This record gives sequence, C-alpha cells and structure tokens, in this order.
Amino acid sequence: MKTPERTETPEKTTPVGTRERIVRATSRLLQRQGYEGTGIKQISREAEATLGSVYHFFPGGKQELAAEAIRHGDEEFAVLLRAGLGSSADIGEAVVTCTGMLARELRASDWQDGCPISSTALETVGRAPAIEQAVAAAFANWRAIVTEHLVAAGIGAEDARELAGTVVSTLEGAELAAQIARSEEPLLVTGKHLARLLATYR
Amino acid sequence: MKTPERTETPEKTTPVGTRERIVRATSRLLQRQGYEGTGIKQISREAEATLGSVYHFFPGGKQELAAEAIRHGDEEFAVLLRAGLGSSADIGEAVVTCTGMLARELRASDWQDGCPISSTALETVGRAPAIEQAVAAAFANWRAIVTEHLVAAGIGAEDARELAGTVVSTLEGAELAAQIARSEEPLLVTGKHLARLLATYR
DNA sequence: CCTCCGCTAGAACGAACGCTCTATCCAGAA
DNA sequence: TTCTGGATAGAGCGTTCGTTCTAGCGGAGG
Repeated sequence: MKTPERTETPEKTTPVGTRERIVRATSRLLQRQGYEGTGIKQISREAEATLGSVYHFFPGGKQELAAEAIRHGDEEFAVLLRAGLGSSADIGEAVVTCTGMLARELRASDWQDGCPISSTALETVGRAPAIEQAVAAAFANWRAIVTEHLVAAGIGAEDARELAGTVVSTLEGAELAAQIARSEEPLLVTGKHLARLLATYR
Repeated sequence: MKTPERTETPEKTTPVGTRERIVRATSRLLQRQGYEGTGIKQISREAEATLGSVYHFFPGGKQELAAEAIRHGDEEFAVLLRAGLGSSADIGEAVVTCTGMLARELRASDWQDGCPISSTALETVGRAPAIEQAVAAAFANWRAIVTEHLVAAGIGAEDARELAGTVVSTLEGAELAAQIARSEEPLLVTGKHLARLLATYR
C-alpha cells in the first residue's frame, strides 16, 4: 500500500502515518532545541519510528528532514495568523488578538514553544541551502497573509507590503523576548504598539 | 604575573590576552553557529589557544564560557545602541540611525553576524540556567539604555519603559528577517515604522 | 502458492563531542 | 640557584553524532 491513511475519509481521529509522525516530532524538537541540538536518533525515538524509517522517507538525511519540518511549522503558524487576523474587522484589534494567542500558547508550553522555525533559521544561516529556502518561503508566506488583511482593511498596497514585513518580524522578536523574560508582557505590549502604528495609516 | 596585559597603558594595539581571545572567538562563533553547533575544540582552534587554556580559564566548561561570551555580546550591542541613539536629538531619527548601522554591519558580514546572542538564547531556553540568566541581563541592559533615551526625548516614564521593550525586540526580529532575506530592507523599513510609532508619543 | 516491494528494524562505522588528566613551560620570589 | 604556581599543551576517556547497510516483515498481484 502506498499510503494507508489519509486517502479515505479524513474524519474521526485519523491514525497518523509514520512519515507524518516523523515530521511532527522533528518540528517540535527543532522548535525547542534547534537544528544542531536535535539528533536523528532522538527524532526517531520521539516519533516512535525507527532509524530505518526516517532514512527511508528522508533519504536526504537531517537537512531534508529539517526542511520538511520547517514547512510544517510554516503552515502551523500560518493557521494561527489567519485565525487571529480574521477575528475582527478592525485590523488593530486583530493584531492584538494574534499576540494574545501567541502569548497564551507560549505560557501553556512553559515558555518552550516559541516560533517554530526561528531557532533553526538562525543557526543555519548561510550553511544549509535547503533549510534556508524553506525558511525564506515561510516568511514570505506569512508576509503575504498579513499583507492581504492589511489591504482588506483599507491600507494602500505599498504601505501594506512594508507593514506586513514589520508585523511579522516584530511578532518574531516579541516572541523571543517573551520566552526570555518568561512573561506574556512583551507580546501583549507589542500587540498594543503594532495596533497604534497601524492606526496611523488610514 | 596575574594578567600581563591591560593593567598598564591601554593605548596602542593592546596585545590581547588568551582569556580575551577565547571569549571573543566564542562570542563570534556562538553568533554564527549557535550553542550546540559550536565545539570547544573549534573555539580553542579559532582563538589560537589550547584546550588546556580554555578549561583553565573556564573550569565551568562550555556553559560558563558561553555565559561569558553572551556578556561580551551584550556590551558589544550596547555600544552600538548608545552610539546610534545618541546620534540625534530627534529620537525617531536616532532609531533610524540604529537600524541603518545594524543593516550596514549585517551586509558587511555577508548576512552572517546578526544579533550576537539570539541564536544561543533560543536554543538554550529552559535548559542552561547560567546562559539564560546572562541573556536576560543583556535584554534588560538594552531596554534600560533605550528607556533612558526615550525619557530624555520627553516620553513619559511608563510609556518609555513599554516602548523600550518593543524597540529592542523589534530590532531583534528585524535583524532575523534581514538575515533570512539577505537584504537591508527589513531593518530599514522597521526603523521607519518605529520612528513613526514614537512620533505618536509627545 | 510464491514473488515482489514498501516499510520496519537496528547493528555497525568513523568522526566529533565535552571533558579529564598529566606533563611541561617559565617569570618572579626566596 | 631552587622553588612555586599560573598558564600552556595535547593525548585520551566514554559517549553520541549522522549515516550506511543488511535483514526481516507483511499485504497485494500473479
């Protein structure tokens, strides 16, 4: 059988295939420990898969696996972003909602689960092309989502493009600060300031 | 002799002591490769010191060495921050100057040398107390510097405190975005937006 | 029935890891 | 001169790293 699950009814608690389990485990471990701090054997253990399975699905080794995990984290964060930004007609309020959601999730994980890709992104700058490309695509994806909502809120196209970049990178920075301070405050305050900045446009 | 250099005339090109060379090399390597990605032997090689010397000066091992390197990076970034923020009476212009300086240095290092501590900070969250503490102290130091300049620019104490946190974390996020995009734009645009935000206070 | 093959399983490889340990060097005190 | 102790030097410890490789499993097609 090619892929025993997922082809039929995606309802109920779908039994997760081995490949999917490996990607999810890798994503969470990279988020918490970074690229160099995460071993393939730890991943296979955590995913309840064997080393053979890991290299079967990802013959490109650790780098290919990490790139796939980055794409997983990309979509994960995009879902949160869309949910938060779609929560209110007022774009300022919507951004505040986003920071609130991030803060809540961060606290719930005991300040462990920050941005799913920033740690890996930072330590592979200029030395792991496949990963760098996945990271750049994730940022571009997030910027596009934010841009869309800003334009919908009546902000001009060029202003929206620039602001979207700032919003995304500011969320990254605030999440880092919140992790370090073990406090929701940096995220919440940043949300307030972003809303204030957006209010000066239109 | 206790410390052969630095006790006398700090003029001319001071011959750098072994301990100092080790700290500098560690700081640069941590900045570029993160904590787990940097080996003690690589540090000793890069610092032109031997393994024996490293453990002589840092009996606490890798963690103690990293904490010291974080403190080095702390002061390094603080110097840039003070220079940038002191460059203009207009606090908005001063922030723009900061982002410009960061952008120039980042480009000059071929997008390698971002924030000297963020990579290490992210991968040691909740698992290396000595490092976490040094990181938290660095952020507090930077916030204090920014707060001071904001207050001097006529912004109320509480607003200044909150804004300082946002300014610092936003610079972090923008630097990350600039490294990933291999472009000065995220930093420069963020500078513009920060100035605009600050202009809404007084 | 047997064959095929996607997938699972884990032993084994050389290299690198952080760290310990002993030995040596050498400027200044006695 | 001998002694002393900070500093240098690097071999070697046990462990873990990423990766390779061969062997076995079990359902589908002939």
